Amino acid sequence: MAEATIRDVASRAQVSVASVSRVLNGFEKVSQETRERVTEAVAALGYVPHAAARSLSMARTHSIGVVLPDLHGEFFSEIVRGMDRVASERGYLLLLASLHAGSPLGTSALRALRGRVDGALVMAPHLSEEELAATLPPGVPIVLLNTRGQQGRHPAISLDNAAGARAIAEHLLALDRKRVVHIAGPPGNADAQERAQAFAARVTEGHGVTLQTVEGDFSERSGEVAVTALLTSQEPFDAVFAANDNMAIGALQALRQAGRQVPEAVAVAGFDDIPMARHLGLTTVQVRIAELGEFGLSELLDTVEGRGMPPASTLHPVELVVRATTGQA
Amino acid sequence: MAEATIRDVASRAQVSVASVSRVLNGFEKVSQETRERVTEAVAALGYVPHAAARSLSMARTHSIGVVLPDLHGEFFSEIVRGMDRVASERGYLLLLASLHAGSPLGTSALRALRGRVDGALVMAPHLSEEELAATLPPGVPIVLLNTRGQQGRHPAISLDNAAGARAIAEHLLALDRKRVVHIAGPPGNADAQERAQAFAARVTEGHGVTLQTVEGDFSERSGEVAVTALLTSQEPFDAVFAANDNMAIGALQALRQAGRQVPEAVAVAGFDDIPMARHLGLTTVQVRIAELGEFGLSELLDTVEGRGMPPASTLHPVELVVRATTGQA
DNA sequence: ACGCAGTGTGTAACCGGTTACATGTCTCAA
DNA sequence: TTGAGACATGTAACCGGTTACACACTGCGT
Repeated sequence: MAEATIRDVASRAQVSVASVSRVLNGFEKVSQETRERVTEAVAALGYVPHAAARSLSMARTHSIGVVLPDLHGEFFSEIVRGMDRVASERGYLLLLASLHAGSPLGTSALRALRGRVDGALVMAPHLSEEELAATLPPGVPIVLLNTRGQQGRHPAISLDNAAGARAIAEHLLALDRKRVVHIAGPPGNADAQERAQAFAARVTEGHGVTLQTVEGDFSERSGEVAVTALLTSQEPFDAVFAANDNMAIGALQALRQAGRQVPEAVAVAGFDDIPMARHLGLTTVQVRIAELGEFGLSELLDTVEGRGMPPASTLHPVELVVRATTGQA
Repeated sequence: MAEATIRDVASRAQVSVASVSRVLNGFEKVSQETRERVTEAVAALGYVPHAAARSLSMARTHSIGVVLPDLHGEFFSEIVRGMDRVASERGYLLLLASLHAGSPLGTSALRALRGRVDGALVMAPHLSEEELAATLPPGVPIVLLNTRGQQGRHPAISLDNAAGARAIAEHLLALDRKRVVHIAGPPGNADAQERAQAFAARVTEGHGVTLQTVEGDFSERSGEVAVTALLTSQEPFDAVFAANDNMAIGALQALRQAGRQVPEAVAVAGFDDIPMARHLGLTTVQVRIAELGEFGLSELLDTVEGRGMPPASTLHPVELVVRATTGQA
């Protein structure tokens, strides 16, 4: 037996489909009698409305597309948790569309969002503006998260990477560190670029301070490798700022293995404040990731529901958190 | 200007909608000329097929519902990562439906999956069989993950909790621990129950071994609280097995604060092998969570695509990982 | 000449809802 | 008695695709 449709319900309740629809959607003008008959039939048949059909005729899906790069770990789960909170509060479901690096399939998958979602939250810090424009489905409201904006084509919400990196720079300068190393993130990544640039700008304002920047890829392993290379190069340094916590943790391991004291010989700082940072006493920049997700989705839903356009661009604040790896042991 | 429809494309290309549809779906019997005209029109209009309309007429959505409890952290991101891998490989999108504890909305949200997904992966270790039956949408293929099965109504894939707990028990017995504590998970949770039960069964086979079980809720905090209470109660113990790593980490903190040596005075073990466990040297049971997600989704897609029913029930293997908190310091 | 098979295309029904509009009934005032 | 107005209900068009079926055209064998 196939699934019951609204017409099955109508014929069992001896009313028209219009009446069934009205009862189901809580429309006022329905007699008590009709309401009861319909309710009974719905229960008896175990009827559940068909979402695709409803979407088609109402042009609303009550789903929001979430487009994310190949994320792992805390960052992913936190941002989704924030979005999920808002989504379930406001009656939406989240449709996940991961953007696997270099997958041509990913692009077409995105366009397939048309007719499936009422809007999309897009986080793609590794895409250029042109790639982005070519990838996004047309006619779907978009909010960009942490992604290069398209000069006002879509509202964008970004982390205040510059402020965070500057705060770390100032902190290290205040500690009187002179030979500073920055382990940067992948070159194509917008967050990584902003952090590196702001950090360099501020740190080189210090008197007699040298800065050396090496490249990583945001993985713990790459942080470890980078520091090991520096150690063997004999190049002296007394502070390391990694573009994210993962790499900072890798750096800590390399230093520990080499017997360098942290923070006495080398101060270490990261970015993100993942839970592990707290356990390891890592100085870092706290990013309220879940809040970023919440805020992004709220803004998007506001525009989807027509409650006015959000401002073109917002910076999400971050906060310096000083812990043992730069403070007292 | 509204979005282009297939009829707009048809009229611009001077062909019928049927031909457009055939071209778009790579149907063979189309003349070269028609194909070109349609391709041109599609490009010119920026046409993208409307997913809801397609779903409705084809009765396929190419989406899979993922129903998860209020998860945070690694467990969530890992399981989703595994599913996502399979999903994008096989051309599906994931629709996330979190089951917030005690939210009546959650239930109705689940039924709303009808017409939106081709099947659902359901993980709800806190629901009873009856609750589950009342919550699931009818007529949608389901695979249960780590959830009390409904005696064969749906295929189920579960962690081999019993094997993991037994392995920990044997390990502790081999270390000659005599006064063992188990910090259990929430009482309504199926995983927690299985772990507690199997652990108790095996550990009490040891000669002259006592077991004390206290209750936690899977949070780090609750592990800390439990151990602190035990310490102040003066009750002696030389081993702690927490039902998950989070609680084990809390336990470690409480022990460290009290100055108890780990593993000399008290051996500590957890369950899950979250990344932090490796960093802290926590002995635990490794669960390949991403694999669980991959496997679950593969099985589900097989049944959705009619490649035969998976076995009614599968146990996902786990593995003991011995580290510093029970081994040599 | 005819029938027949094969090929490409178009027409229209259908998927399962929503909803504008028409219809029917009832009440009450003129 | 009649007509207006309020109200509940039903009919059918519509959302945007897919596809069964009908049709027209071609080239072939007899």
